[in-house]
Order: sequence, then C-alpha cells, then structure tokens
Amino acid sequence: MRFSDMLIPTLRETPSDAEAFSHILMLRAGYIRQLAAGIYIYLPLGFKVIEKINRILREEMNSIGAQEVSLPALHPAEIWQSTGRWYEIGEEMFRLKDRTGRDMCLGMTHEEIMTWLAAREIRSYRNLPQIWYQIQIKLRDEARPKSGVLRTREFLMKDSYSFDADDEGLEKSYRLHADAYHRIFSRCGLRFYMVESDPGMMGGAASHEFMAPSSAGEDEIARCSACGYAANIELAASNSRKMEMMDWDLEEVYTPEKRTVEEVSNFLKTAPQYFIKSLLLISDKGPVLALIRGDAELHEKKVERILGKHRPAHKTEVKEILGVEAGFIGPVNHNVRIIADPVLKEGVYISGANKENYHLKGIRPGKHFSAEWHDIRLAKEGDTCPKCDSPLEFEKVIEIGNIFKLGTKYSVPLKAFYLDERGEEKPVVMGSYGIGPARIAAAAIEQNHDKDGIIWPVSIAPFDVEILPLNVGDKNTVDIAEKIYRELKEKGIDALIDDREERAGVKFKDADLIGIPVQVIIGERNLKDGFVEVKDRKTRKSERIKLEETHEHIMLILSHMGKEGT
RNA sequence: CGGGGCGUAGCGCAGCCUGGUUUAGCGCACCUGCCUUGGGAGCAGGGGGUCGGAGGUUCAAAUCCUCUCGCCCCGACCA
Repeated sequence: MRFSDMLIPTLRETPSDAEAFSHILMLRAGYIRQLAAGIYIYLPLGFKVIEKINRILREEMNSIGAQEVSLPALHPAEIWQSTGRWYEIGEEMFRLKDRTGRDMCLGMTHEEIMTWLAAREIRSYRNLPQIWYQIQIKLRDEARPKSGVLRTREFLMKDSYSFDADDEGLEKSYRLHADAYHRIFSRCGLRFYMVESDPGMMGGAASHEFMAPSSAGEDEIARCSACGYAANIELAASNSRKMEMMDWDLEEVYTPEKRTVEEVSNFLKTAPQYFIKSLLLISDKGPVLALIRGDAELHEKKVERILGKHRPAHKTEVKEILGVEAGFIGPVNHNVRIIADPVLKEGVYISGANKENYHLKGIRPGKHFSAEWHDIRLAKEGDTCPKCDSPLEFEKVIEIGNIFKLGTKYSVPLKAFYLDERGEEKPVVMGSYGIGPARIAAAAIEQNHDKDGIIWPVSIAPFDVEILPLNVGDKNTVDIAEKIYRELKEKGIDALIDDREERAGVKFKDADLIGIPVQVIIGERNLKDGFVEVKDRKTRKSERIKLEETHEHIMLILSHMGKEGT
C-alpha cells in the first residue's frame, strides 16, 4: 500500500480531550476518529488492525469447532421480556419502538437470540454439542463512555455460545474456550491473566475474565505469583495481616466526640486493626450490621451477593434502630442481624458501645455477639493469598475477554430443550464467551508504546513493514524502494511505502507514530555503498544491510518477531 | 445520575475577568511558487470562522445575563 493513496491523517499535537495513551495514539496516528461520546470511526489503519485481530479470533474459534453465524442487532422486546432482562436491565439498554409501536431494543449481548435459535433448531442430544459465534456490533447506552475505544457505546464483540447436554459437556466447552482465549491473547502479543470473576447479572455458576495489565484499566485484580491464584478485586479473597491477641477485659471506655476508627484509634493509642468497624445497612429484609476490622474496607459487591440490594442507613435510621449516632455503634447488646468478616472470629476488639461517647473494649466475637461470617472485605495491599498465604499483588487491568458458565438460565425460559437418549426432555446447558477486538487493540497499545508512538506486535500491526524512501526526488532511491516493495509483496509481506514528497524528518516521525514493527530506510547516503537500513521499531536498533540481502533480512527479523508463516 | 472542567479555522491555543483599534488573532496543518531532502526545514504569497446553539441586556456582545446542546475528567453505574 502506498502512503500517498491511503487516508492516514496523523496529528502533530495531542487532541485535548484524550487522556489514555491508547486513545491519544490512535487519534494522533490516524487510526480512529470520534463521532460522539463513545462512538468511533475506524480509519483505514484502525480497520486493518481490527481485521487482523478478527482473523486471529476466527482461526482460534474455528479450531475449537465453533461455527460463525450472524445475528441481528435489532431485537424484538418480547424475547428479552421472556428472560426478564427487559425489566432487570436499566437505561443501559437502547430501547425504541418500530412504526407500529412495537417495543424493540438494540442488542447489548446475544444470549437471548442465540438461545431462541437453539430452541428452534436443537431437538436431540445427537445435535449436541454446538458452539456458535459471531463478530457483531453491540450497543449499550453506557453511563460514562471513556478512554477512547476502551469503553464505548457501540463496539464490536466476538461472542460465542456453547450448547451442551449436561454440566460435563459445558465444562468441556468452557475449557476449550479458556484455552482458545489463551492462544488468542498470546498471539495478539498481550500480557494477560485469567482471573476468577463475578458472574453478575449474567447469571450462572462461574466465570473468568481475561485481564491485560495497564494503568488505563478500570478493573483491579489481586494475584499471587507463588501459587497462581488470581481474582477480580470484586471477588478476591485474602488473608489480613495477623495481629496480637490482647487480654483486655470487657469495659466501656469514654471516647468523647471520637467517632471514626481513626479518631478513636489515635485517642486510645491503639492500632486500627484492634477495632471493629460497624456499618449499618438497610436491605430489603431490614437492617443489617456489617462488621469489618478497623483497618479494612467494606466491599459493596461482596455485600450485595449476600444481602441483595441494600444501602447505607441514614443518620436518623441509625439512631432509630440502635438508639445512638453512627460514631458509637457496635455489635454488642442488640438484636440486629449481623454479618461479619471471618477475620474477626479471632481476637479481642474495640468497637462502639451503642452509647453516646463510649466505646466498648475487650469484645470477643462469638462470646459477646454472634454473627453470620462472610467475606465482605476489600482485599488490599499487604494482604496475603487465601490459598498459600504468600503476599498478594494488585494490578490495574483492562478486561479483554470473559467466559461464563450460564447453565440453564436462558434455555429454560426460552424453552431450548432437547431429547436425551431415553427420550426425556432436558434443557440445553449453556455457556457464553466474549472478546472485544477494540480492547485488544487498545490494550496492545497501552502495553507497547513509547514517547514517539505505537509499537505494534507484528501479529496485529496494520502492516508488517514500512518502507521509507527518504528523498523521493532521487530516482535511485525511488527505484530501490519500489523494488523492495515489490519483492516483499511477492513474499506475502504486507508493506506500506511512504512515497510522499515529505522531508525525511516527517517520514521518521510518522513512521514511529504509526508503529509498524519494521522500518526499511532508504537514503542516498547508504545507497551509495549499496546498503539500506533496517530498523526495529521497538528496540530502535538498526542495521545496514546489503541491498541484495534486504528481503531475506526482513523475513528473518519478522520471523524473530513472531510473524506467522515466515 | 452527582461533582469538576471545556466548547473561538482541520489540530493546539490566545482574546472573555474590565463590552467598543478586532475587518476575530497566533502556531501547526492546508493551497501556489521558489528553495531544500537522514529526525516534524526556510522564504514569499494565499484560502479557511455564522466565536457550540437560542434568547436577552446594550447605541454596540466572542466578551455580560438566562436557557440549551455537546465533549472531557472524577465518582456512582457497567449484560
């Protein structure tokens, strides 16, 4: 491809409304343009990258026996009503009416439609298992689109769905996907982890996420490098730092105007981990007192899994229910339901006395109050692995893929049944699996860039090689460049030739920005002695190569970089 | 949805507070010519704006007031 024929509108300056590296660089290097909040145009270079990623997705999905289909993006409401999600999902779903007034929506995911299809077309155990996938637009009216292509309202997704006769089958399909996903992300040149995750509204038994570490990520994971434990922070279990057992007797201590753990801890000169932090929550079934150690933080999502929808109690409610203001509440001497972090099972603590200006010292959980024990605490720096007790590491990550075991959540309401060997009708057991190609591209940039621009992994770079004839006014330079271009093309190497009448500096800057992994620099200086220069974008190392060895050398470099088929 | 910020040429910005020498400006990009060709050259000439939109105040509005739309950031939310 010729640079002069291609739309590659690079920008010298950073557009003011971009912040994430991937966003800035995709904009500056001419990969994308923004149409509206969370809605993007892919320019030729950007589109090529997405297509490269999609090719890898197709190869790997096909290799596990998945079949590509294409489902509509426009859905009738009834099908979403039958699984209940029409009502459960809020404003995030784009809803509209057709000309006859019929309720419709834009597809934010395709469990319903895939299951609808399965309900019609799968009749017998002989038809199972099946894996169907598509690479399709999803539409979600995100509350806050952000970070360029990382969180958008319209985006491409490779989504696949497995249909099995039983849990054992699902287990196998799930495993196939997990393995395929590992191959996909490795081939795309990403650093990533597979972590345990919360199935959330998706429902089902288990799920994992594939996470690419990056400071631009919205999620956080906890990870143990010793035993391999890794989980989304929303789910991560951990062991808190151990503490000494005190031999305090139970007594009320006067703590005037000291309400927060920090205040009381300073006042009594006792470390926060000797305190019990008590938080009154209001759930659908009434008030619940949540207890965590003084140095910990409550994790909303974990609490929600136990209590369902809930909220913190208002000041007046605290007073009504416990008879004292929030700063002095504690677990002893009342009948409010208590859920507590298991770390509190051992130890002797200080907490509110449920009496104005007093705290209670010497509380022994189990003896002075009873509670339901649940992990409701946010794992944090300094905590150790729940499996092997080694220190946990925490990292910000971009979610690039996820896999869910759905079970029969969708097959039952949508009546996707099959007849087994004995003629018995059974619901199909499902899984669903997603990957966002744009997030792969963005994560690749987040993980591979420098101050001058993008450094693409070869596998997903828009071109393998960029040829830079520095002075197109020099006939020899042009002839050699064209010759190399032709030779590479014949070898199946996708090359971009910067044939523009620009000065060398401009070409160098643009080449670094765009980030094609190999640069072939053709200047009169080297040409005189029969050499060209081949430069690695990443290491910036360049070698003078004899003209006649150029394309062999390029093939060699590309294969070192992991280009397939070289 | 709550909090903050910003809308002036394709991009980056100044001007606004204190209305009138502003015919709305600067850098880059763009067009023409000359010159130049190994890290975003130089010179000369040129094109491009209903100052996000609507209403108002005023003799006079990019500038002041009201409403509105859009975009970004933090948070909540996120099948």
